[in-house]
Amino acid sequence: MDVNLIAYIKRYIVISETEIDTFQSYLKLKKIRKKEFLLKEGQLCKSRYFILKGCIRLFYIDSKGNEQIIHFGIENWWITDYESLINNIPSILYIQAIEDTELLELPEESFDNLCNEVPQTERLFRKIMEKTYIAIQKRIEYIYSLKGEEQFDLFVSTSPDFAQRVPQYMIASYLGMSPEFISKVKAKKK
Amino acid sequence: MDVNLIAYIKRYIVISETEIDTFQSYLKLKKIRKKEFLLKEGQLCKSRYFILKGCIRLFYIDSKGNEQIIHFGIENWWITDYESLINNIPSILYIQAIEDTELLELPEESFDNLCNEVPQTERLFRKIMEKTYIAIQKRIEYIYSLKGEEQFDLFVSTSPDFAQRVPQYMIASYLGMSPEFISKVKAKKK
DNA sequence: TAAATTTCTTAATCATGATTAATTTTTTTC
DNA sequence: GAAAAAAATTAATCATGATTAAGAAATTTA
Repeated sequence: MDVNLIAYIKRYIVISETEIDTFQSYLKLKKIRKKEFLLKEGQLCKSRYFILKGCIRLFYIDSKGNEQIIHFGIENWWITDYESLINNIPSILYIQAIEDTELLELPEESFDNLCNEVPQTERLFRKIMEKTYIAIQKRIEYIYSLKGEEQFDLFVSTSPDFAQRVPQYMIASYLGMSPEFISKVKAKKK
Repeated sequence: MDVNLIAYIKRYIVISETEIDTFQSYLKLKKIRKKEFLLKEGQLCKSRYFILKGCIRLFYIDSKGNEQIIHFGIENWWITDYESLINNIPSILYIQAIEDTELLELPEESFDNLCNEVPQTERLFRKIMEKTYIAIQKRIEYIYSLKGEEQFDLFVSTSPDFAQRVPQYMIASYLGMSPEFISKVKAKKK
């Protein structure tokens, strides 16, 4: 298994070498090229994905036909559509590679087996979810407390490397702003 | 243990009567009156709470001194400040009763013991978190896709009973709007 | 039930940031 | 390296909803 994922797992739970092997046995390496999709609207999402390398966006098409980005995924993030995965309903989301991307795919059936064979898996994903929840709640705080310009500044100062990697219009979409507004904000700084 | 909680748990996991007793042994009934606090800014959050009866709000004070409501909690919801609880840092949040409220308190130390004694607890909370995550992600979708009036209409039509129970200015705060705007929207409907 | 407090409403003004449309710059593809 | 496509910029206009301020209504408390 990838060293990234092993290190990642060990930050959350205690796990033996044998159990790591079991974990590994359920993972499938998957490579997708820039602009390819992991999931499209209407499909059933059946896996969780761990990003080894690359960059992903998760978005939906809003009522005006615009792509609205919900969040990005980069190295060492799990990504999936929980609504489709958990409730077994067709997805309303698209999951697409922004760069050529390498992932480890954990199909939900495998996940269930893994949880039975390596029970700490439950704890691992419980803790990951808690951490993810903290992040998304913080995001809601920022949406309501900061004005557009401040949100953009925060994003750039928190993830300067990432702001470089992703087209500006996608950052605009993620932050719920128009690309024109981002341009205006940047122009003001000069 | 309260029948509400037993029914709730059984929706997520398989659990024996003995295990339910163990679960129960870690819970403390707690009653707080309207306007009392479960948590204040600066304190360490050390428990998870299951709401048996009543209504709770979780909010922070923003840079302008306004109370910004992050979310509400009602019957059959778990409520806590994950950031403080998980990272062991002082909270920036307030958790306050909107009505006289009955809760079951699960201190984090008890939670850890419970997870070891009844391992399905991990699964229970993993699943609760996944469900909660789906809800909060949907909320972000609505924030970005719907204009103020539509968000308010959706809130009222999705939880009409709840909209009755909570003062309008709190709903405004939760939706990130001014109370005056809610008044305007309501006036328009007549 | 009267007084006090809290909540809600109305209306005028103002700020933020969307929209539209045209142009420029950058990146990709052949 | 030229053509095509994608991304970013600029500026004018417009809409949404905040802010301010005052007053009315409802609820709570004494």
